[in-house]
Parts: sequence; structure tokens; C-alpha cells
Amino acid sequence: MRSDCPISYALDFFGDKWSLLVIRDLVFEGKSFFKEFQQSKEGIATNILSSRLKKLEASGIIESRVYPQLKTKKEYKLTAKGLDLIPVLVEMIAWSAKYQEGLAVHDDFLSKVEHDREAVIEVIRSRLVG
Amino acid sequence: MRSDCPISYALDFFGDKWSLLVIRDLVFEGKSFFKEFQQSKEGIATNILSSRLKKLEASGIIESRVYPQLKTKKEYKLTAKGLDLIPVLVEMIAWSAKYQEGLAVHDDFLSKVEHDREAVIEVIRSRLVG
DNA sequence: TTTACTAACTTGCAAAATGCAAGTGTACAA
DNA sequence: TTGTACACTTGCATTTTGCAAGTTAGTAAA
Repeated sequence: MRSDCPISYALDFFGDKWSLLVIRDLVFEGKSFFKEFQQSKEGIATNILSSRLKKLEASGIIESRVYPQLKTKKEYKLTAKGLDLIPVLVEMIAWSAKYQEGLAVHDDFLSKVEHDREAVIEVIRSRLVG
Repeated sequence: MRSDCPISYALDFFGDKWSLLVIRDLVFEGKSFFKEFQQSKEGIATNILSSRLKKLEASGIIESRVYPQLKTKKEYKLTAKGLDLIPVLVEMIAWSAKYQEGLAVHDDFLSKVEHDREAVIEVIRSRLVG
């Protein structure tokens, strides 16, 4: 930990170009497996992906278990701590959509967030938690 | 730009260990000058600080002008685009405070954010704009 | 039980980013 | 014209990342 600043604390977890993309894949893309993360369009290298999954798991943001149907696979999912990053992601999406056209954001996302932010977050969360 | 994903877009601006700390200093610490950013407790190197200020300015998140009282100084401030990152910062602070005790967060910050998030953001923003 | 296949992960090496110490350029004041 | 303050650059060592190739382990079919 570099300081007792909460922003600095958060950046120690996901202050890099890849960690939040893995979390994005878990939250919005329904991905759970190494190979799925690897196939994302940004093109993460396998060694970086491996190190990020380890770090996120060590941080308590994700957890993993051997996939019962195929034991060479590991299944990753968000913990409560990871799910609580959804609001951060939502604000980042809203910011990006406001300042850059042509991004992959639903037309009504901004107005939905503005109108009932809590509901938007709850819809995302409940799809993951069940 | 690595993809049309809004998260990836945002990370292209501040997906590193330092950019958001500069923005934090502008938003919460009332800092405006190179030397002030440099003196933050995380200890940013001068070459990194210089490159981050340039990048943030090129991105339209901050702007600078020569400080009239002393022309060797440059004064940095947030643009509208930069001010709109306040909600992202607020969510990051809330997340960190929830999961790590002992951080420099006001006792009632979490309850204030939960109770009237918009008002918290507006107070922070108006201190900078007004 | 050998062979082939798949998935996760590691390794080796090159390239890029970062950290650190020292130095440069410019405005200003004595 | 000397000294000082401030922003910023440079050179070099260290660390992190990117890429290609390999390794290990479970599974399934011959």
C-alpha cells in the first residue's frame, strides 16, 4: 500500500490496463474461463492474464474453483468485494459514453443511469448473483 | 484506442498507477502546481509527473496556463471532462472505505454517499467550479 | 495403455515503461 | 550578474509488459 488514500488503495488493486477488463468480462460478458478472457478483443497475453487472475484472487476480488465437468478448467467468479466494483464500472462507462461517440454502449444507458442509477446497478448485479 | 469498449476507452486515459492520483490532488487536495503534485505522499517521479500532465492535457481532462504571478509556474485545472470524473472517484473511495479500515476517509462519507450521492458530488464540484 | 487433444499456465527473451539522480532553461529578485 | 525557484529533460538502471514457444495435467478414444 503506497499511502492511506482510498484512491491509491483502489489503484493498487486495479490501477493498470488489464485488471478492470477482466472484471468487465466477468460482469458484462458472462465470461468465467481463462480462454474466454484471453479471447477478448483487446488481446491480453497469457502470462499477463495469468498474473492478473492470481492478483485479483489474492486480493479477494475474484475466486476460482476447478470446473467439475472438465477438471483442466478453472472457473472464476466475482466475490462480494468484486461485485461492489459494479458502480465504479458504471460510472466509467457513463463518462466514456459522454465524451466519445461510437463506443459499444446502449443508446439508453446514459439516460437509464441518470434516471435510476440504483436500478441499473441492481439489474447487473442480480444477473450475476442470481 | 484498444477497442470500442467504454471501460477500455477510460483505461486508455487513466489506466495506470499515477494519472488518477493527479486528478485526486486536483479534486480533493486543492493542488494546481507541478511541485504540489510532486509532494504528494505516494512520491511520483518528476519525469512521470511531467508525462502524465502532458497526457492528461492532451486528453482534454486538464488544462494549464502560465501562472501570472510567477511565470516559471504553470497552473493546472480540470476541464469539464475532468470534473466529470468526480463520480468515478467517489465510487472508488466508497469501495475502498468499505473493504479497508484505516484509510483517510471521513467517518460519515459512506453514509453521506449512500444517503445523497448527488449532493456529495455537487459539493465537491462546486468547490472547484464556483 | 498409448495417443491425441484441450485448457491453463510457465518460460525465455525482447521491448516498453518506470524510478532515480543529476542537469537544463527560464523568470525573477537582489 | 549572481542566486534562486520552478518546471521539465536526460541518462541509465530496474521493473513490467508483450510475444512466441513450450510444459503440465485431465480427458477421451483406439
